Amino acid sequence: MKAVAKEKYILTDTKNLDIKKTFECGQCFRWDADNSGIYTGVASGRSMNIWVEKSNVVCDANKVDIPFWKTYLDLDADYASSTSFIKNSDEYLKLCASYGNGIRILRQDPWEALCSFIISQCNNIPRIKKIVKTLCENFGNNICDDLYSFPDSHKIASLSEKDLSPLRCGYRTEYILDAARRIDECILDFDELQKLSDKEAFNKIKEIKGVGDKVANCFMLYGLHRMDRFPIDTWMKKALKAHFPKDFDPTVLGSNAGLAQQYIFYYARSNEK
DNA sequence: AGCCAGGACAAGT
DNA sequence: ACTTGTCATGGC
Repeated sequence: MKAVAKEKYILTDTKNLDIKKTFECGQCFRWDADNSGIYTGVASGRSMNIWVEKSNVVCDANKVDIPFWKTYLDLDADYASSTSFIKNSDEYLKLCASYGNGIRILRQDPWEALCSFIISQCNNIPRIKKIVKTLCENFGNNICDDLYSFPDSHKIASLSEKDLSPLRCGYRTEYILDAARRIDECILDFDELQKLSDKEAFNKIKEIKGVGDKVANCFMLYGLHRMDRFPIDTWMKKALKAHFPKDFDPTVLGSNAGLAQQYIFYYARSNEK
């Protein structure tokens, strides 16, 4: 049972926004729907319910937070032209892009994205969500009802492996702590990363213990909104092997690579079990 | 029950 | 430069 909105706001510029696909395509781990399709989520210490009503996307966020959520949902970006570019580049991509139309690459909090994708390695999505939820409930701040913020890096950096044992996230624990410590000690700084070239940023990020190519790319795409990144996981490997030439180079997709990757991942996971 | 999950890493070819 | 074993845990 969710506390339903006292006040609701109709979001504008949502022509290419499908909230179900956006929240369930695998890019984020903190949005859940109730049985009527109302999604509840938390980002950067704020929460809202969001749903579809008469072809409008409606939410009950605090009024002052509406600009934040519009940015979070990436509503200012032109997805029509990106999607059209992707569809025109390859037959299989056309299929994936049609299927995934409405997905937006969220502008997530960098630390949350980094930490979440460290947890994601060699793990399944239901368990990733469970671990992230436990992390927030144990170490985040209560926002309202049973909703908690994602604990900041300073908070995590103050903890020990033993403190994190309730997460049951195994060998990933020390990776989370190393990432938190690097942020907290300013060895790694998100603003500085954004000033670096792709290659420089990529290598800097991989200095974190337990962060390899895949997690680094996920963090760059979902946490830093570097839209040309193209993370390759087990699903992407299968899809690439089955539908692309061996020497396929995602850089031909330019700044559309990240979105294309998300379309492929979502299609493959939904249809190519 | 057993395989596998949005991997990383060291060690061995 | 590729292949393999190992890591911790639980979803299906």
